[in-house]
Amino acid sequence: MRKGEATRERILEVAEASVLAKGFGATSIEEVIAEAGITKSGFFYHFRDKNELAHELLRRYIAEDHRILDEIFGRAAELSEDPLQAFLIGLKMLAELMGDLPGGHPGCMIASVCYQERLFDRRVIDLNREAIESVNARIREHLEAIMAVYAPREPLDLDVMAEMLSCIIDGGIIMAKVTDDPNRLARQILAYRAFVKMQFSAPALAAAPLPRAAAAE
Amino acid sequence: MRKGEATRERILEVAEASVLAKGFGATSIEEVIAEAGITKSGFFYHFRDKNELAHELLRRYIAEDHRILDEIFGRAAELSEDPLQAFLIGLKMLAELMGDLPGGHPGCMIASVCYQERLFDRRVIDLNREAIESVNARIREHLEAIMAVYAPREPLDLDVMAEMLSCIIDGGIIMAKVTDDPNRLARQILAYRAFVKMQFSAPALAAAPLPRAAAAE
DNA sequence: CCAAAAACTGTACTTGCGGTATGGAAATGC
DNA sequence: GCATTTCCATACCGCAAGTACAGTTTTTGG
Repeated sequence: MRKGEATRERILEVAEASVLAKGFGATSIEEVIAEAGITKSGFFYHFRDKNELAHELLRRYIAEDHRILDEIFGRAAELSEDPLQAFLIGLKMLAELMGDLPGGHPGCMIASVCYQERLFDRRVIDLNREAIESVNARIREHLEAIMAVYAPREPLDLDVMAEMLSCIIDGGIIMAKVTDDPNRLARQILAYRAFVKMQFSAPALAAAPLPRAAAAE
Repeated sequence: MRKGEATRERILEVAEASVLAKGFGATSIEEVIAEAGITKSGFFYHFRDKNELAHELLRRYIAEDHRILDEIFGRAAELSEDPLQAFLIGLKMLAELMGDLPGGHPGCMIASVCYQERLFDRRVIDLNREAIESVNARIREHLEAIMAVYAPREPLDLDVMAEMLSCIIDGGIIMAKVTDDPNRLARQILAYRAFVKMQFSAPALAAAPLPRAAAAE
């Protein structure tokens, strides 16, 4: 029960690296078990088939993703009570985290699944959609909090602005991987940060920050 | 010579669809030839091995990509002599094009290759890097032309800003595919457009457009 | 301490893929 | 019209992936 959990985790770790580097279809069980130090039957004890491996791989990745976002924006919220400042601080920490990953970001499992959708059953692709929507919703909450305090320079669709961060991250990961330059991901996140900052920096014509939140304090 | 070119094209078309839907590793030659209506020897006449197929697939995709960019921004340049307006027009046309694709964008081959890099030889991954850099360079040229006329609201790294479009497109494709909503890609491009527009719209404090280009006319 | 369940291993089998060898038909140049 | 190039068919091989199943060791609750 205890040891089983450990080997299961090892399998998932090895499989994740392989999937992100070669794709799910080209990830052979043979290779995974060799690297994990077990036999083929050991693998099939933990996972009914390859599809279940995919599902668990994705579940695991999403959970870790949410954990990281929680931690970063949680800490950012501690550092500033202003929602805009907190969000900007969070983005900066996120950029640093992504840029400092040894060897660069290994890849986004959501993107990997997306580019091999025909390999998976509906459960997996549904999970993938839910995952990306929940991340978007989470970012949207931050933007809503900002909007409650700051007026945007231009009319702003919060959904689009929230999705944009996901797009920047997924696109930035690709950019960083292809050019073998982890810093490109980090600076793309900072570019998004600059966009947010510019949107909510008080314009000369309609300078009106802190309408109700400041009034409440 | 004539017919060979046609079947070769058919093979590439079928293979491209399969690669973008299932990944390269899971794309079997057997399946490709079945759908293309030829036999295995027919395939191996046109391509030495699977790796050569990958290379041609990527080459083809990149060429088409550049053709589309040329056409769009070429037409945009005809519609306005102002580099900023032309770029904004081009982005709008690009967004429309992407949103109107029947069934949505099938996927970016560059991203697909990126997420299966260990499957390909150096020629393919080098080609991939060159492709993304050349697109970035092309966008950068537009931004440089804009910078020759307009002053940015905030200090601006042209490389980052150029890369951002690539990231938005690749990320937007993923977003659109996962959520099965082609419009999301289009509106992300429009969001990037809004960012560019905001960056170069004359701020109240330092309103100084058209330094030399306007003076020349 | 000891049953029982959990956590594996060994082996054998089926299937299908990537790739090859060889031969033949069809188009093309001259 | 004929040789040459282009193009594709049949048949086959080696190999590994995925699966099934029976057996064995390890862990653990009571």
